[in-house]
Amino acid sequence: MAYRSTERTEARRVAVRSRIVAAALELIAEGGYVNAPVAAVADRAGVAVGTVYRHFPSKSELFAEVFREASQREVDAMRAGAAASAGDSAASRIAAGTETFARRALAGRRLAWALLAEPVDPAVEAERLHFRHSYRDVIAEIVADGVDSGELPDQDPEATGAALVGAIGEAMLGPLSPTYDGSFLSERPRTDGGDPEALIASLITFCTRAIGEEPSHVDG
Amino acid sequence: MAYRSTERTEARRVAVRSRIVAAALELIAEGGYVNAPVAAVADRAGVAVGTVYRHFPSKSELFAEVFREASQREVDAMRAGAAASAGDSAASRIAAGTETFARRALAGRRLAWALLAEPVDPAVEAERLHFRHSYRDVIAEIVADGVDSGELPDQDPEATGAALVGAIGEAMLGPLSPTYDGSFLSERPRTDGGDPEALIASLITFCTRAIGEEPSHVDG
DNA sequence: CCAAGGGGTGAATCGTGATTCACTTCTTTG
DNA sequence: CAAAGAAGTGAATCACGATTCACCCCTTGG
Repeated sequence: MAYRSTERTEARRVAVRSRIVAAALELIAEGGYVNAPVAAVADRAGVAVGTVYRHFPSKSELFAEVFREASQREVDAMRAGAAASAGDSAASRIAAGTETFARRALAGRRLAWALLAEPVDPAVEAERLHFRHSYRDVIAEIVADGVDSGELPDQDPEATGAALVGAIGEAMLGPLSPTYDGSFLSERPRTDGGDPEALIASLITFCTRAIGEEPSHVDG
Repeated sequence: MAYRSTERTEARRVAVRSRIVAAALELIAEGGYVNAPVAAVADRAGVAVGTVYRHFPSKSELFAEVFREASQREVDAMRAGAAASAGDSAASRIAAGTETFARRALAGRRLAWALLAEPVDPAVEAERLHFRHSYRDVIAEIVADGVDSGELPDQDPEATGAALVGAIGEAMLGPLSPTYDGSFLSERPRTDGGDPEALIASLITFCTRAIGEEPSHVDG
């Protein structure tokens, strides 16, 4: 024998791989899936197209991984947000999680939209579905606690969780959607929704009521 | 001059046009967007590919029209469902609309999924967004009534409407999604959700609570 | 230094459908 | 019937990206 991969080469390999993933994520965050053909990803990562294929069997696999990482980050953040209010009522934990989610989404709209709603190919869609379930579960767990402790009325926590995920996503869709009007993804300020604070407040009110708690503060 | 289009030819023209639209709708209802390349549509409609382009400037335009028609039908149905309980409380009107929507969706899953969530091209996505707004407005109107009459607590009807649209869509997504696992769109029975009646009941409970009304009956 | 294995490259190839268009067929009107 | 103006046809073309692969350049261990 004359060659065997060593620690150093392995490190380089890993580094290149993550450069590729990072490049893909950047491009998605900038302009969504359409903005990220393999050639562009390779370019951004500073490698040749072929190199991408040396690290990933297909574009789908690459993007599945990108989605997985990015979504996991969001789920973790939401869980952490909710956990920050650990001792509190289920309602405030849900509110905290929702708020975390919403703020992060608004801070990185393009990416949030890509993760939540942009049309993607089936393999990637599967990842998306998976993470929607994760969100649902984060919520369902809190709701289940609340029901057990008698704080919340009896209900199916999973159904409630799924519905809330949808509600939050849809409520954000307006503000998030890059004015999906068939034209390119423009950056122009939204004319609708308007105030993100009002939106978040409405959303929290909605979520609170939806789980069967009367919100303390009410928006108009 | 020697030729001018007459009533009869015009009628034929219209007939062909709607055959094409109908064919596209059928194909979508059977297997979604991917199942409907222009060639297949033409074939199903019994015309040549070129003919499709004589009636529509592009595939996008054709499918936008298809989506428009199909979605309008659904919105109308939902509105009608809600209107059936016209004199009743806002809560029961919302419940009626939700139930109508859900039952129709479950009856034509593929189509519902295509209309609600399947990845489509931008021009068609724009139509989808448009109709999501319509749904939202149907709900928002009822909520606004309820708020005005004092039946419902103060809230932003549009925000509530949007959130409910998302909630309903997401709750249905599991049952509707053709097991979007990267494989083809299989017909195999769903393993999750299970009982559609339970799902509908949960959904109605959720919607009722979300608008700030205590549901009369509760599911577990 | 050499041979053995990778890793990297990117132009060429492929696949998939949308779209075109030169030509044929049908209608209408003089 | 002839001319004029659609409407219909479908094979050929195009566009666009993903994917391949023959070839070059490192690194490793003897």
